[in-house]
Amino acid sequence: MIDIHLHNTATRRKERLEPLDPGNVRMYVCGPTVYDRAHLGNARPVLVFDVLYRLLAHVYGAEHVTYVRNITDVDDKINARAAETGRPIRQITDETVGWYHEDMDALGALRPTHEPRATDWIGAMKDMIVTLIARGHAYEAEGHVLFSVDSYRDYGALSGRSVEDMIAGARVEVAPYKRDPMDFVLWKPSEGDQPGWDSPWGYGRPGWHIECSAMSRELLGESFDIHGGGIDLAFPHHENEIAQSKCAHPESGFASIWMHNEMLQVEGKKMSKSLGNFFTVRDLLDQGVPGEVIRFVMLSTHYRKPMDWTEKKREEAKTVLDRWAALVKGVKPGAVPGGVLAALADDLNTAGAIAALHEAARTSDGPGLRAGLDMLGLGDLSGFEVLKEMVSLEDDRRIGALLEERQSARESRDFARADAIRDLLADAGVTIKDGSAGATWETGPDFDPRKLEALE
RNA sequence: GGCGAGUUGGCGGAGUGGUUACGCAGCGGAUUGCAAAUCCGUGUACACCGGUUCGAUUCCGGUACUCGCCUCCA
Repeated sequence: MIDIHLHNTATRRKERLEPLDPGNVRMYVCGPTVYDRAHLGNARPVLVFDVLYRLLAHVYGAEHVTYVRNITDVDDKINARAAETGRPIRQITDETVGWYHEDMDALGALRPTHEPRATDWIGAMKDMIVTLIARGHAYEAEGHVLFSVDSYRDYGALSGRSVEDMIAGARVEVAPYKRDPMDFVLWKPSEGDQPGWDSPWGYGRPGWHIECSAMSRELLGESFDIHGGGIDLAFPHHENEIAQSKCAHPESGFASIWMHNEMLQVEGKKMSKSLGNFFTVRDLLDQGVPGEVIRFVMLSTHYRKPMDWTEKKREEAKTVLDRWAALVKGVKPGAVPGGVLAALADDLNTAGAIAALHEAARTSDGPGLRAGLDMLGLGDLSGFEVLKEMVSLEDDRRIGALLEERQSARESRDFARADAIRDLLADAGVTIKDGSAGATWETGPDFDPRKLEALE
């Protein structure tokens, strides 16, 4: 069995993964808050941990890995969306969960073993809060329950910050009911249209951090192997999770290894609405960018480095995958190339794994390339043919007729006519490839059936 | 201000104490009526300044610059 080494944010070094129970390797990753379409940045942790999930399944056996990714369906952003649109919260969250699955499926991400929705686990959260109060780590104030940061000595260990630094850097106003500025909410009161549940502290709803502590315990136990998420979550979210879980279960280790992916940028800048470079996964897919291309670009950068999404990378990925698709067409997967596994086992070096795939392609190792692609979740690249399959029979006939006309023009050496037809097809988004067995064609993202129709 | 990441050839990007990464683009060639596609060939780079060393892009220290988190936004 190969050793997997992963970088642990908590210790800032690579550590050998030693599962608490090799018969059940357990991983928890923070999932989406469901109020809108997932943007490209949201896709990065999904893809990074999907590759890790595949690697764990490969090494330990699929039935020996449990992967939990939560869905946050109680949150003020959701409430705000409901207020804006006048739609019921449940309708919004259900719809968004559907979109999320649709988009992440398109990127080739496997569904986790469990995808708990926060609202299904309110009871577990309340139980944990009761425990924290009983142990003296939380207190009630004006309908709120707050975690007392002062009661947990190691607070700040994950992100390497001292509580003093945090207070100095904080620019938020402190709610008057907090005993200490750093204390965070475990439970807060609800009113009006806000979602709420009865509790020992009145009608209210849970804070964000407690949900991950409660659901990870319910589905994975008090101690498990890997906890993942974006680096932006390290503080305060994960710091708070650690405080809650370790204080509620003082004997537990909680997560052994903490993994964080770096952020995503677009053309060298942070993706933001104000810069006009904000877009969703769905936007890209609708533009005809295959999910495999998005995935390939994402995985070509190591997860602990900032990832820069650029048009150029997108085009380059398409070029490479087009070639690989031809190499693995109809090929059954063989053994995963050693270079691919070695790279992935070394802190999920996906860029190194891709380098090993290039090696397989260069040596025309189709089965190895195919298996390596599977390992990275890129499959057989058959998605690249979807565009062609979408061409109607009618359009197929039109293209075929034009190709025949061009062929006869070529045979009679009327090259002006032949080239004119090629140009017309190119304009409609159809590329001709001449081969020894005659001409073939393929469509690109700019395929436009209306232009084709106009040619008749 | 606090914390952290990074800086490799035109671009992307792996890796290493001393030997060609690789990919894309480009260039040359084959092929083609011309293209496209394909195939062959072609690339000595590792921010700066010190230190360790027989020797550093690769280890150590510092400098500069870039980026991110700390704040509703992943």
